[in-house]
This record gives sequence, structure tokens and C-alpha cells, in this order.
Amino acid sequence: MEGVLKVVAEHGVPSATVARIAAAANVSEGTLYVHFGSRDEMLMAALDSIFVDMSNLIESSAGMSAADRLADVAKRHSELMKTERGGFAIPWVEFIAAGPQVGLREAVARTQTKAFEKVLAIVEQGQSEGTIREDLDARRLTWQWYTIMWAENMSTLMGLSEYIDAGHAGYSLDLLLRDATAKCPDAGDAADR
Amino acid sequence: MEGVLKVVAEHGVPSATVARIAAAANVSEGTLYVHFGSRDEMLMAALDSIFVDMSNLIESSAGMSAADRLADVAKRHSELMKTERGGFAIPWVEFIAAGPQVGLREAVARTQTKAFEKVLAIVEQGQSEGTIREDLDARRLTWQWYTIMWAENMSTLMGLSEYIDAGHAGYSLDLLLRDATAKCPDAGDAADR
Amino acid sequence: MEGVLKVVAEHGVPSATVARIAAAANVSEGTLYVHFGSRDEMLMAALDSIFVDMSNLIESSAGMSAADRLADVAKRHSELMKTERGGFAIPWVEFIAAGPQVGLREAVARTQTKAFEKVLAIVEQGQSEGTIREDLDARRLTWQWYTIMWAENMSTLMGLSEYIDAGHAGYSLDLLLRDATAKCPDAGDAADR
Amino acid sequence: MEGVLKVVAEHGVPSATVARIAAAANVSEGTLYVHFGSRDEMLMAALDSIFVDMSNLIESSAGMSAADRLADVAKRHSELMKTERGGFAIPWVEFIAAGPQVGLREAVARTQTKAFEKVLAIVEQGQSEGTIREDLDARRLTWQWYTIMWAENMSTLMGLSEYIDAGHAGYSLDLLLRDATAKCPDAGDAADR
DNA sequence: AATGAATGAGTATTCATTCAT
DNA sequence: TATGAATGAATACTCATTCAT
Repeated sequence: MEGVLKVVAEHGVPSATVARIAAAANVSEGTLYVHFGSRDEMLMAALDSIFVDMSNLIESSAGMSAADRLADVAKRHSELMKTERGGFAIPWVEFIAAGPQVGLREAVARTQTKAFEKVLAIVEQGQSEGTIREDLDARRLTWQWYTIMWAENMSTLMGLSEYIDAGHAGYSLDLLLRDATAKCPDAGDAADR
Repeated sequence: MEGVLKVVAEHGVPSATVARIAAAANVSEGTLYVHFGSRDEMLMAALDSIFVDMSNLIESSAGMSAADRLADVAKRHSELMKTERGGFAIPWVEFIAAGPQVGLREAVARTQTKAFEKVLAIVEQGQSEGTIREDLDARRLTWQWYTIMWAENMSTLMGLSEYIDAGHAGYSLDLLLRDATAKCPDAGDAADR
Repeated sequence: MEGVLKVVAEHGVPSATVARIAAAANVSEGTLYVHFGSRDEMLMAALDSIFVDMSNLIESSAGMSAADRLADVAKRHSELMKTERGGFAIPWVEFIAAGPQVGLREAVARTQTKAFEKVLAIVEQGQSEGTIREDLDARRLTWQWYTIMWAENMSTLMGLSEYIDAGHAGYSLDLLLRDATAKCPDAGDAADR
Repeated sequence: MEGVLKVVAEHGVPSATVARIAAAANVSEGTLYVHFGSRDEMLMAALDSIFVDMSNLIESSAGMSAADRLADVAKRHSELMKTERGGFAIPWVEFIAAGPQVGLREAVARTQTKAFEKVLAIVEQGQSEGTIREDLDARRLTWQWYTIMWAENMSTLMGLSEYIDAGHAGYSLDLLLRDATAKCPDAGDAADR
């Protein structure tokens, strides 16, 4: 149900009440329970929809080289952060914080893992193409890439304008990608990786 | 009140109800209101207590060189992550993600900013001591350090055991600190920074 | 909701709690909030219902002469006072004295004003019929009539049995109506009125 | 305790909490319970103090003729009505409406009865002096006088400015006192009374 | 005698869920 | 299938009262 997402985006997870979801979806509360077993299921459905958005974001840059794709996805992620409620990123962190009870946190972890695999595929493709250094650990590089995305989420959530305005995320990403695409890494670094 | 932190870590901010806090603190709900004006005040007090813990963590390593201190603080942060409830880090992210409530998010941002200044002071001390490269932007370096800490928080919250077990945070930190302490940075890198 | 009135009459407005109202109405507290937005709305609805009862009382005597109607309404009011909970009069005074709350007092004033107009209409009808002296100020006469009704309410509330049993209200009313219907008022009095 | 009255006057009976009373009296809540057995006892004490004010009002006009005293007391009552919270009259009605539970209403009735006796004494004194017609029933006349006072209380409570501004109470009182002091009542009236 | 911290029952209100229609 | 009235447990907060100091 798309109404769920609208409400989550507008009110946050704790205030996404069944009444509000029903109103947003233009159905009665009872009807919601015909299609979902519980409010948690509705939230899970919203999380799935977030994952679809994430996937689209990651896959929409097909056709570019792997490094360009990583840069492009990160750039569009940054732009998303600047929109009204931070795109799907803010609801996503709210899901994480929804409390360990309902199983929402585990669902987010699963989603994160699936999204990780998608980015990992890009990195591995880059390595097989030869645009990303093969001596790097693909999983490690992908986690480093995510580290930067998470930091962007966190700073947006906290409203740390200095972090966002100074472009620290973009800077770190440049560094990461430049190193990953360098044809001749200096010996010392390469030995460690 | 330390009971608040326990409940926030266990249930998340939205489910940190007054009843649960009272139970965790082994007092009645009414008693809580003798000492705090509202649930929000309780949460704020818990946040303050988190900041004190953060400050202690950062300052307890006095006496070492700046780079060693950054590494030491990060190491103790990592260890904290592995304890029962992730130390103060889990409540801290819970606070951030608590939703655009009462101003909790803003309070967290203020706390983060104060903690940032403490780490920044270490970096600047390192630069004046000569143990940290002076050509680096101290604020940027501090944010990079925090980026890694945040990632550790997030992955712990989500229970991403791969990230934690593989020591990605430690690896990134090594990279960051090695670069920051390098006596003779190669020309290309130095020019950009 | 008539249950509200019962509770107000039994416990007074300050003690007309939602729990008691729900019990009196034989529904759950939650159900009350399906139909009313707040406790204040419940009280307001009860006040409206009181006004309807008042209106019915005033209008049910249609067909008589104006003076007879005034006497009849007062007589039925008196009888109401003697019933279990003083009819609607006790809740009504409870509302007045409820304290400078939500605007309950103002709502009572509006109700009183509307009820006043209904009695005033009877008086004016009597004047145009010629059964009530035209040299009297209709509004003043109506207020005098209400003064007697109020006293009956107050004495019932306080349980001043002497006032009620001795029929002081009926006596004062007789006096008022006899004077109002006198064909040839003595000159001195008429000049003042 | 004078603090009680202050709080009752400021907040009304239902909001006259023990905490507020303690604050107004500059003692701790515990201390209040050293001197009073319960909040109700505090309110009773406040009611007694109201009675003292009432008595003072009634007795302060000693020295005048009985009819003048009745007029004088009523005049000062009117003036009291126009002050901030209607002098003691508003708390008095609030006590009546406090609900039949606590016994406050009965206490008010006793107070009213005692105050009635004081006015009755004036009337009887007037009859023995010869300034008030001896053929009138003293109790009835006193109740009639109270009827007017009550109406003033009620209209003030409801904020019925028309009633107050038009001076209906004063008018009715004039009528009552003129009739009560008339040397030679016309035969018809006298026969009835 | 005076205190004030502690309490627990009670306050209005919200909300996920059920179920007869 | 869709509804929405009904529910009751839970929510944050208040307050009269007690009692160890």
C-alpha cells in the first residue's frame, strides 16, 4: 500500500497510525486488515517499497563504467538527502530505530544486505571490466562506500549543516574512488589490501 | 537517570515509556515526576548522561600523542559496541532517529557538535605538536574520524555482523590515521588536501 | 449522551470523569471517543440536551394564555426539582459552577440567553394579546421570572428544604404574575415600571 | 489557613490543589497535613472564612434602621460581585457545585442557614422597631431578600451582563423593601401576605 | 514541628485490533 | 469484500496522602 509510505514519510514511523494510513489510502481501517495482518506488516510493506526505491537508484545508472556508477549513485543519494524528508533515507533510519521489538530492525538489516549485494555487483563488475583495481577486496570497498552513504544519512538526520555544506561526503567519496581506480597503486598500500 | 538509558537501549526511544522507565529505575511513575518535569526531560537527561560518557571516553586517553589518542578512543568505542547494549552508542542513534519530536533530534545535534569539538581539539593539538600533518584541514579530518564511528554505530544497530567482525571500521581508521600522520605525503595527494 | 447528565447530576462536573460517564452509558471509554472528540464535547452535548429539555418544558404549554403559560412552566419546573436528581436543573447549575474551564461557563450563558428569549417571547405575546400589562418592561419581567427559577435551583442544590417546602418560589411567582396581569395598576407603581 | 482562600479564589475549588495551597501558604505540603486532616478540611476552613466575610458584610452596617441595613448589605454585595472574582460569592457557588460526595455541599447549606439567621435577625429587629411591616412573615421576607442575592451570584457567574448592567437586582430589591416598609399597605395586598 | 520524597490510584486521551453487518 | 463501531490496554501526567527523617 502506497498510502503507508506517504504517512511514514510525513509523520515518521511511530506516528504512522493505522487511522492515518487508512485515511491516506482512502479506505477504512477495517479494509487495511483485510490485506495486512497487522500494522507491522504494513510497515514491512513500506520498507519493501523503500528497498525498491533503493534498487532503482542503484540500477538506474546502468551503462556507465562501474566507478562512474558508484559516483553517480552517491550523487543522486546526496540530492535525495536534500529533499523534503531526505527521500527514503530518513524513513529508513526511523525503521532502524523503531525498536528491537517488532522485528523491524531485522527487516532493515535484511534490506541493507540486499542493497549491499547490488552495490557489490557493481564493484565486481568494475573489477572484471578492469576499471576498478582487482587487488582490492570488493566487499571491503563496498562497505567503505556504504560508510560514506550512512554518514550522509546521519548528518542529514541530525541536521549537521557543516558536514553537508562542506561536502565532506563528496570529498571522502572522491578519495575512495580515486584510490580504487588508480592504475598503479603505490606498493605500500597495495600490500595491505 | 540511568534507568532511562537501559530502557532506551532495550526498547528504543518510542517505546521508552514512563512506565518502563519507572520499572527499570525501581521507582513509581509518580516519583519520576518528582525529579523530572516530563518524559522529554527524562530523555534529555539521558542524552546528557550519554554526552558525559562520550566526553569521558574521549578525554580518558590524555597523555598520549594525538594520533594515538584518536586510535585509542576509536578502539575503546569499538569495544563498547560489543558490550551488551552497545554502550551509549545505541541509545544515541535511537535518539537521533526518534523522529522530529520535541527537539530531541536538535539536542542530539548539539551534543554531537560538542563532542566534535573535543575530538577537533585533539587533532589541532596533534597538528601543533607536529604529530599530525598540518596541511590537512583539521575539521575535515575530524569529520572523517566521526564518519567511521557512525558507521560502527549503524552496523551495530542493524546487527551487520560482517561489518563488525571483518573489522572494516578499524581498517578505515588505520588508513585515515596513517595518512594523517605520514611525514612525507606524496605530492599528488598533498596537493588536493 | 444521557449518561453524561446522570453522572453530572450525581457527581458534579469536576467529578464527571470519562470513566464514570462510560460506566453510566454502559460503553467503554474508547467508544465514547468514537462519538465525541473530548470530554468537553461530551459535557457540551449534555448541555445541549439540557437546553432541549428546557425548550420542551417552555414550549409544551402552548395554547394557554401567556400568564398561564408562565405559571404552568414554573409549576412543572418546581415538580422537576422534586424528582430524583432535580431534573436538568442540577446539572445546569453544576455546569455554571464548573469553574472557568474550557468555556463551559460561556456555553451555559449562551444557553441561558436562548432560553431567556423563549420566555421573553411568551411575555411579549402576552402583552400583544393584552393579558400582560403593556406598561411593564418585558425583559425585566422575564428576568424577574428567571430570578425565581434560579432560586428554586439553588435551594434544591443546597438542600434547603425550608425554602422548598414553604413554597417560597410559588409565592413569589404568584405575586409577580398577579402584578403583571393586574388590569389597573395603582398609579405610583406604574410610574416606576 | 488564609492561603487556601487565595488559591480557591484564584483557581477555583477543583484546581485548589494541595501543592498550590502549600505554595500560597509558604509551607510544605507535609506541614499542611500537620494542621489539617485532609484537603477537604482545608476547603472547609476556607468556607468558614467565607462565612466570616459574609457575617462581616451583614453586620458592618449596624446602627442603621433595619430596611436601610438590608439595602446597604445588598449594595455592598453588588459591589463585591463586580470585583475580580466576585468576592466570596463565586467560591461559594463553586463549593455548592463541588459535588455531593465530599460533604462540601452540606457544609455550604449550613453556612447559608447561619447567614440566613443573621439577615432574619435584622428583619425581626426591623419589625420590633416598627420600620418593617409586622404583618409580613419575617422568614419569607428574608428568603425573598436572598432570592435576589442568589440571582446576582448566578448572573455574575454566568457573565450575564444585561442582568447586571440593567440593575435588575437593585430594582427587585427596591420593590421588595418599599413594600416591606410601606406604612399603609393597600388592603388587597395585605390580606394575602 | 516541619519537611519533601515517594507513592499509587486516577486523569483524559490514543490506538491497534476485532467483528457483526 | 469492505466497513466502521466498539473495545481495552496503554499512554503521559496529576495529585492527595503518607512517612522516615
